[in-house]
Amino acid sequence: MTPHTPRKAKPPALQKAAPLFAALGDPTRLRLVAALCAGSALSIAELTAGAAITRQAVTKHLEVLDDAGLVHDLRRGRKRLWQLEPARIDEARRSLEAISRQWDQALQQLKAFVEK
Amino acid sequence: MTPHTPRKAKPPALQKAAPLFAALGDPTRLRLVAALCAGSALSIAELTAGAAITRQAVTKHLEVLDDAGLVHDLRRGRKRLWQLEPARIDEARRSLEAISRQWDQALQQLKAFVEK
DNA sequence: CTAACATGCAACTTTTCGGTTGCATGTGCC
DNA sequence: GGCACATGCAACCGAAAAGTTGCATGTTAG
Repeated sequence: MTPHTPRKAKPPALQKAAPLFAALGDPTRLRLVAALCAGSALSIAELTAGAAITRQAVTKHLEVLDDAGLVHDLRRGRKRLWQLEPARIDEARRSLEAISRQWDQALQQLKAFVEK
Repeated sequence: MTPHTPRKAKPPALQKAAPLFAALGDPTRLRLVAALCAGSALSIAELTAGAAITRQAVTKHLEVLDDAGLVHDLRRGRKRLWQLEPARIDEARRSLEAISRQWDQALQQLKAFVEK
């Protein structure tokens, strides 16, 4: 048995972060994010330039990022411009911070127990 | 070597973070990480308890996390115990911080330009 | 010794993913 | 109008991921 299982509320907000991390977990998409975090909104063609893949592939990646809420698009004439949604990046970062905090806290308690 | 890369340098360490995010980008694996960040090392059987998937599936996920450097195992008798590698979590978090910083900086510059 | 437990190993199935090709559509400009 | 540009849409493909089943192996406790 688990004699002292603190069956507290697990942070279920973490689960919500999975799609976020999944969206960031691809080198191409990470490159796109990096390009967009320079500030200016970029067209699909611009984002494709220099990449080793097709424009359509880039479009798909952008839509994945969009579904994760990490970017959003705005139509402008015949162009479709994309830009970052930095709040979402922060959200992912905070999830990792939560994990770190919980870990540190667990260590502290363990240490306190040992020293007793 | 990197002889004082002046400009044009892509965000260097960012690409390295992709496998990290990919490993975190799965609800099952995120659940495992959450369970492990409570501090104590857990066996495969313990980590499987309550999950809707097989022990073998859990093993595979743990190995994915291991490959990403997020966890490590230690054999102890007939058990194989897993625990978190918090430094790696921090690494991912710092990557997101770098993005945020770069974005904020871009905004600052844009603002300065407008106000000129 | 042996039975129960914890895990390893391998083959196999089913989706999902990353990417492509080919063609259609909308827009800007001369 | 007409052409070049920017993108959309859809079918298709191969590889990898996620998960399963079945069985073998090492370990611990009676």
